[in-house]
Amino acid sequence: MPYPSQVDIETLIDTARTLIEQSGVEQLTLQRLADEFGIKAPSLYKHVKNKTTLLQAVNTRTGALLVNTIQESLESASDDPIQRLLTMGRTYRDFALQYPATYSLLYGTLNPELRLDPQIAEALALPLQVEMMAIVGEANALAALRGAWALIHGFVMLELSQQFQRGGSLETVFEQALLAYLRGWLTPHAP
Amino acid sequence: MPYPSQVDIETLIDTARTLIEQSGVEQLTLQRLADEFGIKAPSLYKHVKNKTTLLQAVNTRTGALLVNTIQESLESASDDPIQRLLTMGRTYRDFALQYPATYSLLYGTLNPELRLDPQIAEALALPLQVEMMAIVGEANALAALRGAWALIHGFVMLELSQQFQRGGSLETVFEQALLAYLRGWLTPHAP
DNA sequence: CTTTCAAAGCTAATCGTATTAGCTTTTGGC
DNA sequence: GCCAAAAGCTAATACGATTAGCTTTGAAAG
Repeated sequence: MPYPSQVDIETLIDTARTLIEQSGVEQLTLQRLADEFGIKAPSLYKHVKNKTTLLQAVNTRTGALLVNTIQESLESASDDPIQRLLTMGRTYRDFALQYPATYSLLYGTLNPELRLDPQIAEALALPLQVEMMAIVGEANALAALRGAWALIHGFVMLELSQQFQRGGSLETVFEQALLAYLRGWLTPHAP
Repeated sequence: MPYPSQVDIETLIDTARTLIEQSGVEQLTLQRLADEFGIKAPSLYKHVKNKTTLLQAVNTRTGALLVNTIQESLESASDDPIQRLLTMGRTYRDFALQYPATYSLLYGTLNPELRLDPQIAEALALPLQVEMMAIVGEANALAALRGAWALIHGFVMLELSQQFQRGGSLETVFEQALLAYLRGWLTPHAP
């Protein structure tokens, strides 16, 4: 191997994530990123194709982290599907609140280039789907899953963009809403 | 009045919205916008402070449009609060699907500068709140409202960013989910 | 030990975009 | 006809992404 690399690709992505969380995506410039490694901006091109693929990688990393975090949270959770779903919801929300900038980068843009890797999306949906199946049955699982994801994601996005102006414990509201949603699927309804 | 203006501020904002819908926000450049009016980019600064305030104005316009659209849809709606809520949800979703780029600009960024004018947010929440009050009562109205908004907004954002990979009628799923959510609030539950 | 060569850096340059400064043109009201 | 201010324009600056082409380093081959 020639010339000892100052840059490890994993570290590069993590550093990018950190910078994004510190000052927002708009503030992430290749110059600033390069500074963190004591190199010049153009040298970064030896490690990534361009800024877009870097952000893609950041999204993949964030998604993988989220999947792991949720899986871990389930290990210590009860057996009750509803409790497990609540746990996932709480963990999801906590994650988004902990990494607001990278979380919203995950879904905030319509740019197809930044779209979350379908495989990660799949892995994200899976545990949710398992419990949904147990709660509402196979026929409704996909629909119920999508709605739950929408509720959770939407809540978190509105919370992050400070759209819940009128105060109150958002944590409580979040659980109330999620529980109401699940209750709704358990209540008799037309097919 | 001096020098016949080529630019009317309302038209400017609408043109910006159109360009954003046509090619995405990233593609909206002051140069391209100026071209639409047959003037040079720097001349735009006679009409707007900078690009950020322009985008702010775009958001305000989009928000106002959304509020109007929802209000109009309610005029021909039934008296049943649940039906009215469903109508609002459908209208909201249709609006977002019709103006995907500007809709996601509304909430897609964490940038406080682009945050939706609280007054518009208020006007948006009001009709939803009225029906919620009728459905779940005053004590729960705020929580139920927030959850409904989260569900609707989240669904639309996931749909726009193509996260619902597995097909099926999203329109149906959307209504199922919203109905389930409302049903949940109507079902007995702990305070 | 020397040579070789590819990876990883660097500098210089290009291009696109936002924004500012300062000049010019137009025209309603005098 | 004159003039002030609005609306345009050109030129210039700054910054960020990206490319081209040169240089350095160090492991491995001889």
